[in-house]
Amino acid sequence: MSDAPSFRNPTAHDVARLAGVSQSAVSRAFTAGASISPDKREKIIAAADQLGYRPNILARSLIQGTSKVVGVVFGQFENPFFAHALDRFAEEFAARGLRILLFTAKTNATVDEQVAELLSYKVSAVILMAVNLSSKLAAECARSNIPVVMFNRTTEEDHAAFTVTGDNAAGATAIARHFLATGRKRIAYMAGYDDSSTSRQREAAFFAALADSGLPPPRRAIGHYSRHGAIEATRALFASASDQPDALFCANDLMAIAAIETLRAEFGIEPGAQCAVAGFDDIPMASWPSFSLTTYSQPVADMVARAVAFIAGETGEEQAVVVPGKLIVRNSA
Amino acid sequence: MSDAPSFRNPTAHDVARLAGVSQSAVSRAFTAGASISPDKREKIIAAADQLGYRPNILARSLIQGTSKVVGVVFGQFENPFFAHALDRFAEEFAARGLRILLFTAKTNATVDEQVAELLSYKVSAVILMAVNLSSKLAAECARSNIPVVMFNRTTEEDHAAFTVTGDNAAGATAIARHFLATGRKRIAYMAGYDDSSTSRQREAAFFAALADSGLPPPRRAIGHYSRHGAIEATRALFASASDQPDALFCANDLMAIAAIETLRAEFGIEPGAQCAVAGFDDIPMASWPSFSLTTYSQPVADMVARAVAFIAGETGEEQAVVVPGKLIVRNSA
DNA sequence: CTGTTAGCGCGTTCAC
DNA sequence: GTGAACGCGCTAACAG
Repeated sequence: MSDAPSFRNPTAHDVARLAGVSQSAVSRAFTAGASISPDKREKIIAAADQLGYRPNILARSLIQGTSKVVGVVFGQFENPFFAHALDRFAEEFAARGLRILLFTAKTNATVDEQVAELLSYKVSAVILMAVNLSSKLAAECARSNIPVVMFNRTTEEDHAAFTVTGDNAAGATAIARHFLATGRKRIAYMAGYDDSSTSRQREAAFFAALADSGLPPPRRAIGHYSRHGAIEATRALFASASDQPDALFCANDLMAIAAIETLRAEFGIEPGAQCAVAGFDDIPMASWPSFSLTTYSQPVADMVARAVAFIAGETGEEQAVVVPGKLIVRNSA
Repeated sequence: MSDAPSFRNPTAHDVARLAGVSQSAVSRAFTAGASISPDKREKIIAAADQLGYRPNILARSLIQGTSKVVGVVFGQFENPFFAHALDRFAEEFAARGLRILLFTAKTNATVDEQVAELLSYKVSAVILMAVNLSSKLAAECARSNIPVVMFNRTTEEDHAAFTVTGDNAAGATAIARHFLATGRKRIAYMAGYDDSSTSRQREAAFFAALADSGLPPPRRAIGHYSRHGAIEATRALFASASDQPDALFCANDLMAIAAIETLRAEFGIEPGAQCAVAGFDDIPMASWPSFSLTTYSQPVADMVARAVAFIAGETGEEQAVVVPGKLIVRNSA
């Protein structure tokens, strides 16, 4: 395989020679809206087909200084919410002729490296899903005129990025009120990460709504937005048999579902009556009969559409879009 | 945003001027293993930092005729098996300095388009996850010396692609034997797609093993590898109250889990005793207490590692790798 | 509408 | 070890 006959792909020159035209004519034949006569175009296309020619997108991008590629940095593969969002992005982008260059980052530290490399690829935009970018790199992107979208995260710094999130405050408040309205007293909260704006915003609004009703601050554990972490957090919260919560709000559905299963399997608690469990996102799984999870929805399709609109420059001056969701009451709370 | 001051990114020339060296020296400073004196390299790096210079990967790839990018065409976002595999690919690639250009294809027809475009990007390999490629495009890839990997699919055509799959035949046979050993008589099969090699291979081995024991061919329905399709297929298979199956083998775990929930919610059947349900893949969800799904495992990490090894040229002449899994017996069967 | 010309930014000879 | 010169494949600006 190493010393194959070093096949050279046909270039526009080759096609031009075969079709008896100039190389730039070939270029025009492959450029939508270029001025070229139909018959000449046909002849060129025929010659190209014969040779198996395809324009080299790298060369094109080099000239134009930008590629039809969007860099996506992805954090959480475990959470179906983001898988779904990635799917939606792929579809929206495909419709606009954009491609996805995918990076994954397990830690925030690597995000900067990834984005730095994305700049080398002259991507036309960067999307950060569930990860944070340093302001230094945000500035670099701005300097190169590359729009940056933070998906499901916000940032304190102005103009560092366009952010699109669900309505964390409204959602957490709705969950709190629902708990209160159904007479819950010993309420607990399971956070994602402490450095996740999403988790912090949900927590702040949740705590505030409870405090408004004179309740003490909830018990609290950190589930790291993962199933494994959520199981451990549930164990910690319910360890004391004499003082178990009667309601649990988890910062996302993935953790809430893990909590439900742990309560059933390890504590003999059937979520709903004895202890209410609520999540956030309304991932498809939340509606599965095994979980029937009460949650606050984040409309993925809308959120993605807003992000794509921004990238496409179809948006005004707004920097932070909050897409409203709604409380979905099911059997778990 | 449209008429920003049209910022030009610094080039190697700019750095060279600032550092008082030639442009090729700059190139060498950024090329691992190039011969350049340490102090000169330092000076260049300093100048580059000051200017915020990063090599333009597009230009580099244009010269070298290949980019450190692997094209991935992705079919099924709904199935966590593939999400997990994509995650593993991302990690393995990152370790080798490879990037992922992601395409999605809902239909087989679009796969050809996607791959054709990947060729324009001069990708160094193509990975097809759960989709089929026409032999025409496979040939084009071969002509351009671009290795093609079909992940979890096989092809009849020789040398069209490197394929890596789980052990469909052994797995389906193991499930069949397990059903037989536990006294099941009225056995049903839920296929994925009829044009999926994976589904066909599992079906063939499953039917053969049952036939060996003198059982009639199972009842059969098509679940389209989706939750929705699996729910409908389950309804169809269990519609006649007088003749319900006592065992159901689904072509993947995602469908098996949907079947389990449908049996519980709509037919009052608790999988395990009255009716056995088995899947294929051993996705993480299969082990969740709500499902406790009996299944045959496909070791994602191994499969991905084999695929990556092939791309990296660390593999011999083999064209079709079958990675063995094992029967995982849980409560559902 | 068409061909000619001049680069895009960088890696890679090739002399020194 | 270093710089000059060339060219990767293509688009864009220009003249006809």
